[in-house]
Amino acid sequence: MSLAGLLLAWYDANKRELPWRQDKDPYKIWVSEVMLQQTRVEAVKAYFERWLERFPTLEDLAAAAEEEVLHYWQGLGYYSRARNLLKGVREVQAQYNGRIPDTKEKMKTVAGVGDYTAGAIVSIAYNKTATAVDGNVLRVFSRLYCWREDNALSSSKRQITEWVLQNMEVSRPGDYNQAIMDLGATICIPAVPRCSLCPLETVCQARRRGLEQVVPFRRKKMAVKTVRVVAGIVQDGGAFLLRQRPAKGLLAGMWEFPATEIADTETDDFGAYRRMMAEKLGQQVEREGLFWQSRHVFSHRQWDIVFYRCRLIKKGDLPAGKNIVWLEPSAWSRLAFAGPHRQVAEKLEKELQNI
DNA sequence: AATCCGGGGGG
DNA sequence: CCCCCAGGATT
Repeated sequence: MSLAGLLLAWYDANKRELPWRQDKDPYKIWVSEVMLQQTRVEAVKAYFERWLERFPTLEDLAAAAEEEVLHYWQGLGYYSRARNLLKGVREVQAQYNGRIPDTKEKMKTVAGVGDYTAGAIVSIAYNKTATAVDGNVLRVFSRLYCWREDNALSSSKRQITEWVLQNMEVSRPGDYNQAIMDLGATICIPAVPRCSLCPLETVCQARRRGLEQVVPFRRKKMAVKTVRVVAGIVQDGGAFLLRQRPAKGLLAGMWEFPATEIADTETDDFGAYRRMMAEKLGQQVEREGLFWQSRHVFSHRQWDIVFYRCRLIKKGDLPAGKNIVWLEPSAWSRLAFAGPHRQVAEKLEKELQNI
């Protein structure tokens, strides 16, 4: 039997039941594919269900405000995905009258849709012969062909895409693509693959050579920079001071308690914070006590963050613009909080309810 | 080609 | 703890 035959027979018996596999609505496929970018299936499920309750159709999403869209994405990470999805959906609404294109070439021109996502959408929703090469597919095929070069290289991706296409079952392109992903997620996993359960064990060249734990070749990991951050919880009556992060960069556009990065060598962390509050935000604050501290790890950076509860000595005028506001907890629900600030906001809300 | 962009859970 | 995940945009 052909590679695709073995694969699809396995898939038919073992495919995962997932919320976005209930039908082939291209809008739902699109949403799921964007959520799944660099994000595990288990983490996506609940977000996907909530999303579809609020934005059941492409038209509903296209009409939504970005702020609300971000709120429904809060906690999933890579927030540009949400912004680009909204942008892309609006493009399709405007340029294609709300009908999602059925060719990979057209889909790739839409915001937030790259080679992988375009291929996944048209193969799954429209049964078009198109490759969708993600991390799973790279791993599975680099093992099948015992490819000994770094999969991060564009040359590796080009070669593997060619193999994926050569072996494609053209009668079921969507299932073929998803079958490889399911195999990669459950059997052909990164460190120690479960080869004895694999339908492709007999045709896998890495397995034949005993190299299934060596392939794919792993690239060196990047250094993670540690940054100290001080944040303050400043209250005036029932309102707390909140600030929106810049529109570009880390956690773009997300809300947080006013915070500042401080040097490793700084011994008086609150002193640095007090100065920042006075100079940049025009507020005089004093430390009341430690509220919370935590370590937040990003892919390329690490925050060691301390939240101090502050007393407002003298309330000043806030800098012009809408990026910093006094806001009561009842109005927080529509905001998207940045990383660890979300946990602190939830703790504060809980604390206030108990009083 | 290299870097940036989050968060979470598997192993 | 380490790894890396149904990647895309930007430079």
